[in-house]
Amino acid sequence: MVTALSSPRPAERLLETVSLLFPLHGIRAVGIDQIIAEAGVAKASLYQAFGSKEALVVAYLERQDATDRAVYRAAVTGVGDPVDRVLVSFDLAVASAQRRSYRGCVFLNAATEFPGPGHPVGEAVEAHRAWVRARWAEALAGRGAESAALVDRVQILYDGGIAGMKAARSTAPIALAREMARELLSS
Amino acid sequence: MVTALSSPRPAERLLETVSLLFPLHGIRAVGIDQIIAEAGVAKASLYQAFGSKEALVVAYLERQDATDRAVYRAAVTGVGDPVDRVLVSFDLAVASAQRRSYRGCVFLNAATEFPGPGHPVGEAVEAHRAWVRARWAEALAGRGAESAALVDRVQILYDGGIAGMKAARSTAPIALAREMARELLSS
DNA sequence: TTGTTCATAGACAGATCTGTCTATGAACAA
DNA sequence: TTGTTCATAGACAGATCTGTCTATGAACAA
Repeated sequence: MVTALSSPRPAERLLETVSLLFPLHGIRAVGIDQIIAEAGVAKASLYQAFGSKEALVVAYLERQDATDRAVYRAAVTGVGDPVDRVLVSFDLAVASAQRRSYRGCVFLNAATEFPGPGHPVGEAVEAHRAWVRARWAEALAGRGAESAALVDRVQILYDGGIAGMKAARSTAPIALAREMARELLSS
Repeated sequence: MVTALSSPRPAERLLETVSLLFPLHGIRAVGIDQIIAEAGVAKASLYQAFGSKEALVVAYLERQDATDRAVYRAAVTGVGDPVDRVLVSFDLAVASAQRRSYRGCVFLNAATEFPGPGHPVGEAVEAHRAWVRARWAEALAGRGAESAALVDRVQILYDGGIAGMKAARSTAPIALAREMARELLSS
């Protein structure tokens, strides 16, 4: 058992478990039997709750998406400055990476293992990225015509910071990306 | 058969084949039987040449690394301006992405599927990234003390452009990253 | 022509993977 | 107490995966 699980409900225990196992080993590298053993859940409960491993993967991404949104909402509350609101995303990426031992972006990782356009995994990835961009666009709406271009640039920095963090197993790249975003938006 | 293979040698045919299949479907998603069928090679030849699937994966990364180095060397020949020499990397990323239908960075993808520090796949990834950084450092050596920091920033932009290209299945992000790198280095 | 080297086709073994099903028990409401 | 719901343990089926091995043939040098 990697860690103590908080929920008594099998579905939630499974989602907590794969949130640890998938980033650590890769999605396809982790079998059903390992998942249920670590979660302490019967195999029938997994198939009762999700129906298939692929559906479990999609649920895992949707749960991550929901968590990210809630965490962002909480973190951004009371932050009035538009630039700071954007930079919150970078700060949250640092915290999240440390929790998951620098395994990069959960969504891009899933897209790597389940490529192919139209795939439900790809759609979950797209939904998350669209939401992130929408938050930045919201924060930067005051820049008028310039704001869309700024969102594009912030995304380059954000994605680059996370990719570098993964490769280097260090928070330095995301910290640098944050600084570059700050400079970009302060000008 | 995805495409006509040029080499008659089994090892080379296998490497050409997985260079197409791995980015397209993911490494773990492609089985040995599919590889040898597409390559038109006997299974014994695969194990004779590489010994295991994992060794084939490492050889695939090393071949990609060698190809990238040769292509970069050729592309940079005669380019005198330091900034342009750095930007060549971005231009090559565009071309390479189009060939592989926007599947992102071969090395980061492999690191996603074979995580874990010390793993031979991870070492191949690290070697490639170090080489790329060394080329940029070389080009920017004239900036003196500033050059190391510039390399770090270029890497953020480069990684971000490639990640965005993969997610959006478009060259727009890498083109934007190139422009941001140009602005960074022109200041 | 003969012998050697290289590659092939594909059977086979053994492990592992996903998903189903059965029998059983725990929790709990009425 | 009784009946229902939910979950468990784990056998099982069938597919698939990696890796080995055997028998065979093609290419080619001497």
